[in-house]
Amino acid sequence: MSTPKPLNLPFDPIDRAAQTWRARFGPASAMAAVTSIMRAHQILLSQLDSLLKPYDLTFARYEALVLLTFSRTGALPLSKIGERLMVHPTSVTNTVDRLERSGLVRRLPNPRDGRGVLAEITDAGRDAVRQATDDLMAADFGLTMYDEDELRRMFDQLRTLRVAAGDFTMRQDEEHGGLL
Amino acid sequence: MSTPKPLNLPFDPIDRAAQTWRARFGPASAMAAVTSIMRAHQILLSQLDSLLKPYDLTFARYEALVLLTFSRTGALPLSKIGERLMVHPTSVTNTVDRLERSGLVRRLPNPRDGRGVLAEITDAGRDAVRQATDDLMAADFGLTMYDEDELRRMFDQLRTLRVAAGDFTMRQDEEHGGLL
DNA sequence: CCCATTTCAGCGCCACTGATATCG
DNA sequence: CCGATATCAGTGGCGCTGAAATGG
Repeated sequence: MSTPKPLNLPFDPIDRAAQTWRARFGPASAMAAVTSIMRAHQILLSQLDSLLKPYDLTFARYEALVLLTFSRTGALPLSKIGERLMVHPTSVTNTVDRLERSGLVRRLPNPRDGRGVLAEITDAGRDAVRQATDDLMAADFGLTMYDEDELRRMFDQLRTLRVAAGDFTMRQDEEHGGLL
Repeated sequence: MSTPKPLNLPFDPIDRAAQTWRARFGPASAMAAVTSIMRAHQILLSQLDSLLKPYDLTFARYEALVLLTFSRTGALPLSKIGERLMVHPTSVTNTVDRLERSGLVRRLPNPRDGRGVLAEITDAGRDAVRQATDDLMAADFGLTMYDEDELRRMFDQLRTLRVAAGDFTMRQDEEHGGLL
């Protein structure tokens, strides 16, 4: 199953709501856009999670594992993981708990900070990432219906939102897609 | 607080991940787009929920209430609510439970189907929708950084995904934004 | 009899709050 | 002593599954 349910309505429920909204409250484009993002999120998460289920991974856990493979030593402080993945400290603890239970990660004391803990990816973890990544790329992360240009535009467009939300401050050389 | 936390990183974490990804696995645009949608969802949901909190509403509950105000009689079968909002039957029950506890909705037996239940919006519910809608529109649903054209493009772009996921089948007159 | 509608119990996931132990 | 790191307990939201009651 790729999506939760192919509802197959004879009309677009968001478009219909937007039309009523417009007649009732006025401009509906923001409401339609927000609702679309919500639905897109749900569709994609559902597809990705079902692709990842065989590896006992969720998308959040997969992201954490990938981040670890990207580090030189295969280990990172939990605080760093939280910063990069933009998730709450308690959520990091929970994610690492789950990965550790699955044997994909192990906890180590941080040699450079007695308070800290490192999450280190295991061999099993590297295998899981490799296979899961193959599957995800084969499915184009659920975005097969878009070409490169459209994906880039989507990224650029949403970056405006992320900047406005204060996620980060734009540097000069990132202003038009960076290396993307 | 409009967003969970203004992290204010000196770099774009998604763009950075995409660069590493590209060097390691190849094309990263799908991964970057998916991650951006995930983050956009999180940002928007957080903003909307904090706008709605004063009314004891979440975005999901707000959507259900709005749907009821859009119906002629202010009442709809739970099954219809689930269909329009694209949510699971048990989630509808839960949403209506919560709205009923807050006095914004009441349950009625469906006169035209002994199995069915109607959710009917109360006067308090109509007040809550009115005020919450004012607040949401004043905040442009968290999308103040986009103009009308950009919002429309976003909607159109994401509709491609929703169609591909089988949410609905496109009609001729909806192919270029309908009444949006 | 099968099917639709709704509810309930239960589970997993995620976000968050508040409190705590530990260490810099 | 203050602040950072991580954990733990607990809450709420949401999305499901499986089972059941009721009625078309």
